[in-house]
Amino acid sequence: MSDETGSRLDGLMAERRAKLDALRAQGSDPYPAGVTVDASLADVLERWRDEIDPGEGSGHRVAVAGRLIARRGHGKLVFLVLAEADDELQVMCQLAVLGDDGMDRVADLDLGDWVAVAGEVVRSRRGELSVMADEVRLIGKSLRPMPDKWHGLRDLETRYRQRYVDLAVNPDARRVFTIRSKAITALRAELLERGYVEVETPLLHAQPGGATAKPFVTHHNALDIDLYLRVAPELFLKRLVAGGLPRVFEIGRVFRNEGLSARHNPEFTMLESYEAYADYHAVMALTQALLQRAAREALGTTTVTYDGRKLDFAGDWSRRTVIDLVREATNRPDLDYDTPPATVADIAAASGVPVEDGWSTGRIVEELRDRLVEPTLWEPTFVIDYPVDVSPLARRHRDDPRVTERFELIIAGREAANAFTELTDPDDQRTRFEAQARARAAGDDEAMPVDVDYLRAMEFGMPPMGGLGIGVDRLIMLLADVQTIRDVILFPTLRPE
RNA sequence: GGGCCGUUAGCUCAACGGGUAGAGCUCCGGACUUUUAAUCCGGCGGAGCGGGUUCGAGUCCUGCACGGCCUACCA
Repeated sequence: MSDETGSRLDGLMAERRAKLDALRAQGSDPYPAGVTVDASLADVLERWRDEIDPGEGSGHRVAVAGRLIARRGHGKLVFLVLAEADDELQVMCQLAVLGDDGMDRVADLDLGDWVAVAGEVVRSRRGELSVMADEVRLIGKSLRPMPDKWHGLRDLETRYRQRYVDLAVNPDARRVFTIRSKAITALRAELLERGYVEVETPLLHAQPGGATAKPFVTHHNALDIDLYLRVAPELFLKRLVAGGLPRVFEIGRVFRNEGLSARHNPEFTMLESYEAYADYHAVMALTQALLQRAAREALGTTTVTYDGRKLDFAGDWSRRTVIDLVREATNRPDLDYDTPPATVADIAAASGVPVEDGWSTGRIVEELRDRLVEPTLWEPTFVIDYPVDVSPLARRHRDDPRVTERFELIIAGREAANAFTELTDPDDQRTRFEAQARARAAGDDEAMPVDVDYLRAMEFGMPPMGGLGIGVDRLIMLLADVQTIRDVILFPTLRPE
């Protein structure tokens, strides 16, 4: 990390600052309040893409602006390149047009400066669409040297800390965040078209809930109470369904006070949706439609390459029960939820999966699923019917009380969505809350406390409903083919400099 | 949290068994009216921070800071 004391940097910045001071001394404002442009660079590139012969002019004058990213001087003719996101437009500056003063001002421009240009749209002899400038104006002086355009910026720490530089010089950074924007727009559009209402529920919770995770704690001064940054919007969204909104969703930030890694950022974006009368089969159909649309609209295809391997979102995704997958992975077709925990622990040991004393059969089966099954599933797969003991908010399966009507969508060996037929029975919910509360009292700071208001909402009556949660950042990782969550979050959490 | 690795010029990267640290791009000066990584000539500039060993440390030891990877918890 540069400590910014190098004499080279000081010198480079001093040169730029001297130009800034000289401009001010001449009464010219290097940071004007606004500038009139009549076209984006993309507009010009598109409008004249197939017109104007090399060496000819269009007769049309445009006013454009952008960041100066390249300069090629030829004495009495200087080529500039302006950039605006992914669009680049060449500007030609001729002594015969701009005069000595104008050429001097062009010479004083530095790479990174924001520049407004007006002039005729022309095509150079070599065929490059250009603006033959008759007016060049500095509209935002850059005082720091940009990384050179050819090598870009690779240092990861600088890319994350100084995302403004990363975005300015690395096309791939812009690509990822464009995909992100399009994918989220697609998810939202699909839900809205299906009649879902987008809502916003509290980020500040009086008690954590909706997921088993360690929360961030903060304090409200006027109320003099601790508040928790939400670990999930789930319980509030389900209150809304209880209140009579049949289809709701929220796309928003959640916060979990846990480790950082290539797949974990303390704040991340979650999509949650709830639909009255639906069960988890309906939610599977929704999930598939959402992801297929996100891929299509963000990438233009449902076939992507992830980590060098082909991944296809198209078609209907297979559905496999947890117990079947675990039976296959352990080669123990006799395994069932009635198998004694000690026996299941032996099976786990035989597969090299460590388990802890006191774990139930369901808990061990879940561990086996996580260790043995999940990493092997590459194409999108709905893994369904999770043990009830690892699913405190999911409804029991209508045909088997030992499991829940829950699914996780696994893609590329990782969880992409988690959903279930929601638990709507207040008595069952109270029992499960109490189990969580006991775990919490026993020292499990990820377990949820009893949420009496949520229970009250349930007691007023809830329709059957299907709920869905999608980790948006991880979805974007899949679509954009990046291996770390820091690459899909503009400003990932880092230790302060 | 644990283990391993990294930090050299504005950017991207080198070199060496401990002996005056190199290159490309950027930048500065000069030439050039059709370039597009323009070209040509000349030039400036550097070891994350702090200790120690040594005649001498970017190189060895050590503390700190930040980052990366693996691992643990998790989505």
